[in-house]
Amino acid sequence: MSRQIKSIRGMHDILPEQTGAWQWFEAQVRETLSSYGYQEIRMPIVEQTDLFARSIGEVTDIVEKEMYTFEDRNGDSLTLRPEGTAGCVRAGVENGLLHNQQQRLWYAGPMFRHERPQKGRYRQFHQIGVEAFGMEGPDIDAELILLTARLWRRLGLRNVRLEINTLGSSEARAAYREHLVDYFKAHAEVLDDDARQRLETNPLRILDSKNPQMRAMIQEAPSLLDHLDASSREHFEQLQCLLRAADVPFTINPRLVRGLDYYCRTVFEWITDALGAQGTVCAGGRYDGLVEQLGGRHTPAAGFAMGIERLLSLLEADGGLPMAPSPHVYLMLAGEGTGSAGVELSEQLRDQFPGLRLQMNCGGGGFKAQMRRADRSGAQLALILGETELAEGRVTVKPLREGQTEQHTVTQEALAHHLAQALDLATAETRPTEND
RNA sequence: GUGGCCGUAGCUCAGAUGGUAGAGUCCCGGAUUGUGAUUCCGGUUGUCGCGGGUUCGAGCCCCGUCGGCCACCCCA
Repeated sequence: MSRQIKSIRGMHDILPEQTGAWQWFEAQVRETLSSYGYQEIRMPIVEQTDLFARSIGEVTDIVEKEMYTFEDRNGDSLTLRPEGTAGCVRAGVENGLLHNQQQRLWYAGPMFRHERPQKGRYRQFHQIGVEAFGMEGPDIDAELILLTARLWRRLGLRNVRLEINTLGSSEARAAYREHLVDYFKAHAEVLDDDARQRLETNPLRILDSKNPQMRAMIQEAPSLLDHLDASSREHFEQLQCLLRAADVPFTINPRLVRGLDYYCRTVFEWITDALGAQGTVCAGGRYDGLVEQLGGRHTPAAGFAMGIERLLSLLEADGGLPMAPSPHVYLMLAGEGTGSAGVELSEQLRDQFPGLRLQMNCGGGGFKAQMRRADRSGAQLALILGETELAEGRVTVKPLREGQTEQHTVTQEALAHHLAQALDLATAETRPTEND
């Protein structure tokens, strides 16, 4: 064995023992979103670098130092998407989905950021993004939040709390930003290196500093709430009413500032304390200016993204994750001629019961070994097809789990009844056609 | 990008002060020539992350590097 090739740092395989939980999770999300009328959209994983630079913001950490950017063979600068909103807006504009229309969209898939990996933070990670276009009132903000709250309930997720804030209109936010920069510059002697840096990049972030030396100065800083425009203020108040009416508890965190430039007005985060430093499990907000900024006509919009790895590890910490389903039956083959007879029987049973999970022994092995495989497979029943059974046209059904009846040998015709009864299987499977 | 801890069998881990690698589990076979998870017996599994240095001798000490974890930063 020469030098082992290993996966790229921060990019991990999702193994069979975990994929059951992923599929279950994704199914809950899909059904919840569908119940609110959201439709899936699938975008490419690679986009022109410019798309992200123009939407996320030139001076954000993501664009400055975290993107996987490379040159295509024809010299174009391409980037592995670090988030989904920009691509979703691009796709919507490009395909005319946003032209004077309302759209409720969602997508799922990998995102890429070149950061130092740690728990809950990976270089390839997976998000589910939800975006709503063409609705400017707080009702859609509330819908997005209620949708997530419902999803948490459905997942059995505890341990998350909601924080909301408003950034005001883009104009109000820009004006406030100037105020703030002026204020900080007047207190430059108190600023630490980090803050000096952020003065240029994201001054609002300074408000969130953990440095105790700066606490007093920050307390005295002008507040965003005092610089809100009237309509943003009202928007925010209505959102709070809607959340209260729906019984979704929240706290207002005036220092909650999302890192991406395109946010305005409503921002929110679902946070947990159970995951260490990576406590944000779902976050989003309104981005009324982005569509226009990317070449569409002015379209109000709001959305959020949730991190699948973080949510799954939170669920795991809070009671465990579901596993992939085991086979219903394991078919053992013992003796001359049972190989081909077994294939025939398996296929016939799968025809009869489309939902049946039947694992047939392959690769030989002694009786004992097959018995052990049947047990390890997690199957409820072992079907034994040996020479004696074959000669009589019968099959032995051996229950493998506690609380089941004795084993017995039945004719192959009677087998279907036994399986249907023991496993509660449906015999028909319909293909969804109409709205059913 | 910065700092701290850690890398030994597929997995979980043991290997005082340097003396040429071990357990459990898993897998395979047998005890029980057609009855699993228990028991007993036997067997396979390693460039001790990688590269260099010190030493008669390095899993152990030193340097570098890669990777993991944790925190900072940032974010999902």
